[in-house]
Amino acid sequence: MPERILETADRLFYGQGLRAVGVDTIAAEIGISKRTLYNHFPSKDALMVAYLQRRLRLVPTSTKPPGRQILDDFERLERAFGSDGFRGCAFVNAVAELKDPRHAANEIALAFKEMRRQWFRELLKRAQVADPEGLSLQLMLLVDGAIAAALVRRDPTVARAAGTAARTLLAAAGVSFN
Amino acid sequence: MPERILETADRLFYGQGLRAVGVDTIAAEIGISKRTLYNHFPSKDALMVAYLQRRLRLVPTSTKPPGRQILDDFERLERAFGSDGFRGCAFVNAVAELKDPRHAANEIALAFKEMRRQWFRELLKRAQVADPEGLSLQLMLLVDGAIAAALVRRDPTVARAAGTAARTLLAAAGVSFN
DNA sequence: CTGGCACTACACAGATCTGTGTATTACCTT
DNA sequence: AAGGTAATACACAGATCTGTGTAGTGCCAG
Repeated sequence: MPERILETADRLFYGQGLRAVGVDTIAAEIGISKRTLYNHFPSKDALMVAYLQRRLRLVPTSTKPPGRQILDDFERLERAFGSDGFRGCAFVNAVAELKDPRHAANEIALAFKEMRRQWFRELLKRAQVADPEGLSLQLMLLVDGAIAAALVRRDPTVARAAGTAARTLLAAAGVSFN
Repeated sequence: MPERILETADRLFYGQGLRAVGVDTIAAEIGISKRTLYNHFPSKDALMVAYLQRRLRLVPTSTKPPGRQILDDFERLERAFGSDGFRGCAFVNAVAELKDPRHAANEIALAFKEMRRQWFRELLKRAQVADPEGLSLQLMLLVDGAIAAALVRRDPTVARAAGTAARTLLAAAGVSFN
């Protein structure tokens, strides 16, 4: 049952924003009483945190060469941008919406971005680039920039521009793609 | 008086989010009655739109060579990220917070991003790069990515990583920096 | 069959929010 | 001095929100 709550909370929170969705709405959407919802989560705030926490679990794995894996990742981005219901990065949106800089959402958002960056970094180390630290951050900027641009422009193809830029940066660092 | 309202609305809306700030709060902050505020703006929604509209007016001008101007721009970013009260991109945040995709905020956000991109594009044309269309978009991705990263990581120095990436992309396109 | 558990229905408190209505006061221009 | 403009104070309607309290219902294990 907590999972069903989280599924619905995810859809509504991500699709409409944290403050825009009330607990009544969530409970009604599932078809449970508000009391039941509060028996599983002590507060709306806790539900929001659990919603973000649930979005942490996912990092792709593959055996292709690093350069190829990274470019593939940008192609995955384009599909994500095109899927209906796309509304930008859930973590960035949450941080932007919650004014308190000490809110737990900040840690979770940071952890997510750090996870993704680490994935890049390991691949870059394997590709023996000179500065995996710096380059992994640069790739993250392209990813997050593409997400913001796709949200504002409502155009999934910005992912392609991000992929092209990534290719340039990787090539300049001596990475090959096959 | 409308300007004083907009100044305060800007500070509060940008600093805490659109939904997080009520018109009572804005009026109280200025020290005017809510009635006065509603005599200048017909609704909170109109005030939000005016707040975003007011943020449209600003594009830097300079006589330095294009490559240098662009790199300078990324240094300006770092200063902006470090200024207290930095809370990401007002336009992206607004789009993320307003679920309605037909809200006027979307057009304004798009116009802003398009303005900034055009500034890049003109500089790149002047630098005679092969694809100013594509490269200007790539630079925009770095800017927006840096904004998101600076917000989540609470670290202004990500602007430097963006600047480094921009330098690589520009160099690969044959742009010089002096 | 019975006890316990989870859920439901529903009302409610208390806060907050947008927007309006109204009567009054300060100020500036003529 | 008079009149109009704009601001004020303040109450209020009506909606929405989070969170709680309470009494009752269905179900499953022992």
